Amino acid sequence: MPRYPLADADYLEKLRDYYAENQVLPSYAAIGKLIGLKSTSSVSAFLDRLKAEGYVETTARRLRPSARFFERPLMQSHVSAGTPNHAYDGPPEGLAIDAHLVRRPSRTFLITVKGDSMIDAGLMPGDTVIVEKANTADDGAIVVALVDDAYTVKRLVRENRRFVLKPENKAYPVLRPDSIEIAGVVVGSFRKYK
Amino acid sequence: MPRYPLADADYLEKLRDYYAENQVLPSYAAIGKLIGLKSTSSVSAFLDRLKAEGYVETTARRLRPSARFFERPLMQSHVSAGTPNHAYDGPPEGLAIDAHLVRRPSRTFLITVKGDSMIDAGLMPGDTVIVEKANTADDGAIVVALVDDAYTVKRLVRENRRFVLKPENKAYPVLRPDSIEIAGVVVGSFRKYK
DNA sequence: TGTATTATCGAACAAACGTTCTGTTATTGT
DNA sequence: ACAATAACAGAACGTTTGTTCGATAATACA
Repeated sequence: MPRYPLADADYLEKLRDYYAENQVLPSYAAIGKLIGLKSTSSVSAFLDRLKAEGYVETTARRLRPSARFFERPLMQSHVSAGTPNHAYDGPPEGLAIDAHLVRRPSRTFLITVKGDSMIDAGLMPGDTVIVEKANTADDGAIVVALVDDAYTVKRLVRENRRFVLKPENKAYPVLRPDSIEIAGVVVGSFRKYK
Repeated sequence: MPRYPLADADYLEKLRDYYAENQVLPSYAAIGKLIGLKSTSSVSAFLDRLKAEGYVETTARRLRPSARFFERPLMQSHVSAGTPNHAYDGPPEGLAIDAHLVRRPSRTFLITVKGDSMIDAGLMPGDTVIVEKANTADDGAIVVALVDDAYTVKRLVRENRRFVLKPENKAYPVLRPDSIEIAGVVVGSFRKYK
């Protein structure tokens, strides 16, 4: 009876699903069970192929996903959707949004945006902003600063020889405190509807 | 000479950073080296404490991060920051971004926003929108619809007896196609700076 | 101060790990 | 149809894994 082995691409998909669900890659034996190979040597050969193509790698004797492992078809709006199925057979379960937005967990915290002072920068009331702790920031960066004993999200802008905190809403005045204490730099934001 | 062992919280931060960088948790021996414990039995004890608090777990003999591992401290802006060092106020509320934004991974996909037609709703060009597949949507929901063979993000609005697609930007016209094919409902969005 | 408690080390251990080799079965090319 | 190639199974292997136990050092408590 002829067997029609799944292609490596299918194996890879199963691995991705597993990782999305468990945040860990299985052992060679478990990979074999997962994708239908009975010998760890076959798994080893398969993983060698994946390594060669840059999907996984071995660091310090541990198998880990590398960059290409997380590549996923991302749809673009205003792009032809002629191919009927591209929309729906996209990425496997589990979207690594967190990993995308958070680089250094230990230096990262979140702040909920209050008010509409940054609305022209696309930050609406209730949005959550991802902040990396820092004492300094570049000109033009959106920062979290300590003003009057409260955290506030504003754009840091150089004005002549000093820095000021500029709201992104013409209805609000530019803040020119004597000194600016920066709590962190905004590296991302997210919003949940409903 | 007295030693002041780092608290488990600090160990945990190091583990989180390691995971963010490597997408893998280290072996017990490597964890020891990472956080400064010389014996794997100490590491085992430390991990037992983390397991008890729900940060990690062991499935199929493999250590894996669990839900709390991905929680980030959440603060509120415009809230007094009088207490100089919130490190000691106990951890602030934690929020796991992925779990917060994605409820049903298998029905969820992402679309990059092109253009500024939804800018008054706080969706800027380049933002990524989180979409839950659906064929129908409520009046007022932001949806992804198929118009002229292309995906577009617009607000679904009832107009008399029919539905129309309304941009959130006065410079754009309301779309009134004969029939509207909805691909999904926008349940969230995120943005990465720089 | 003395006594419990906790954290850590060091060492021993069985189980599991991934690698490698050899032989077999499918698949491909001519 | 036959030979060459690729994929896989199976077994043997040295290494590393995480667990466990007893001993020691640090801390907390009375």
